Amino acid sequence: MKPTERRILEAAGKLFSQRGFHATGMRAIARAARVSLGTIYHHFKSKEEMLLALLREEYDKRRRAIEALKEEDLPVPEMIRRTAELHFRLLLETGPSLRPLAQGLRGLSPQAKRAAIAMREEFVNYLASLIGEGISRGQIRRCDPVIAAHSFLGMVEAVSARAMEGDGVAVRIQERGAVELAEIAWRALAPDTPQGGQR
Amino acid sequence: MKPTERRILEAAGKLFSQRGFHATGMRAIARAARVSLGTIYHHFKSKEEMLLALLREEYDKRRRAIEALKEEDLPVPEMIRRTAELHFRLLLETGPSLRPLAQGLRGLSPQAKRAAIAMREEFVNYLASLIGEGISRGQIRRCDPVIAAHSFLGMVEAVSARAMEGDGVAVRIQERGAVELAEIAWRALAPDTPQGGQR
DNA sequence: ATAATTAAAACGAACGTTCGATAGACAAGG
DNA sequence: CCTTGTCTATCGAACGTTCGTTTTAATTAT
Repeated sequence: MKPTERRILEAAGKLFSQRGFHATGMRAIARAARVSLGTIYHHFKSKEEMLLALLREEYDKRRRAIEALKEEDLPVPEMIRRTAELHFRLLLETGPSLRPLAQGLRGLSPQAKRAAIAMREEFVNYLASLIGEGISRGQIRRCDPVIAAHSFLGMVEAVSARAMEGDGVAVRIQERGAVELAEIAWRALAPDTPQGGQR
Repeated sequence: MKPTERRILEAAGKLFSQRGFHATGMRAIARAARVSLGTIYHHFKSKEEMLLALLREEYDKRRRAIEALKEEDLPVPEMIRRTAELHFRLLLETGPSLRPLAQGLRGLSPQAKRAAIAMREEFVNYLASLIGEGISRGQIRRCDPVIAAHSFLGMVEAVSARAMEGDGVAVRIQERGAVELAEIAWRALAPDTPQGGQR
């Protein structure tokens, strides 16, 4: 990807996550990327295409990281913990986070919305299969894997969203968030008979 | 509140939650409420004021319900369970749910944004104080109450959001969501020494 | 040459909002 | 009973702005 495209995409991602997709204008993106309006349209077909490119990047980042995690062949509960930390840290690091991006879904063109939802679903289903796997191995308690996966993502994203406000509470959450979330996720999914036991 | 205002507010709430705040135009609201543009502005100062009125209504609804729950003087873990179910069911019932509304925050005027965030914070802090109370009574494990509260809301809202899609998965989540969420919340917050024990 | 970038103008559409006109309700004064 | 005035509700045209996008011509880099 060319440096100009990178700069444009980064500026767009930052603005989308700060102000929301619909509240961000192409002129603001151009200004932030220090590029003209024409240049943006030289590289991207539309504003929606930029959003989808950003979503794709973020999901790919997580998919790669989780698959690397899978290589380590950890027990499933530990995978859950690490995935919580991973998702949380990525949300904090990358300005253009998934959460504000996904918020802009409503009001998109039907096909763009479908594409964005499909990406999200793919991610959720991957987590759900991970959880289902853990259940059949007895490493996770019996529960609805899809609901558990949505709960998992929802809580991580809500906490990270709060951590991105500018106040003092946000700072504490940035420090404590990952470990607290991992703890919550672990306890919520741990089997009744503690074979992997506490911690 | 006059019937016309009710109709306008209901239409606005439904559209905001379906398409998002920024993607919903005043003309669409007028059309859905079967009134003219002028009538809307006769009753409401601005589009933002409508959003804030809706948010206030929804938060009030929850505050009243939770305070009624508090009257019963249940053990805190049971309160957590019930609150999860309550929030989840309210999100499903009311078209104009808090989640899509809160999504529209970005891009609002500074004062409107401040007001909306303050409402959300008040709700979160109430839950956090509930959790803190439970900790000091030994009914909830030691954890960060604010992070736990955000996690709690985030997961309920994420699951309910998925439950509002139109497909078959959504139907199952509508049926199972409340009990699964209550289970997750309870396990995530239960103390290590099971005095209230399982269930 | 070919591609990348620029500034600027323009497009139609949609945006949130304002405004003047109209209609009905209700009461007061004749 | 009729008028007159005042109030509120409702309408729909119109305002000015901004939107995403396209286009054009000129300039710079590869």
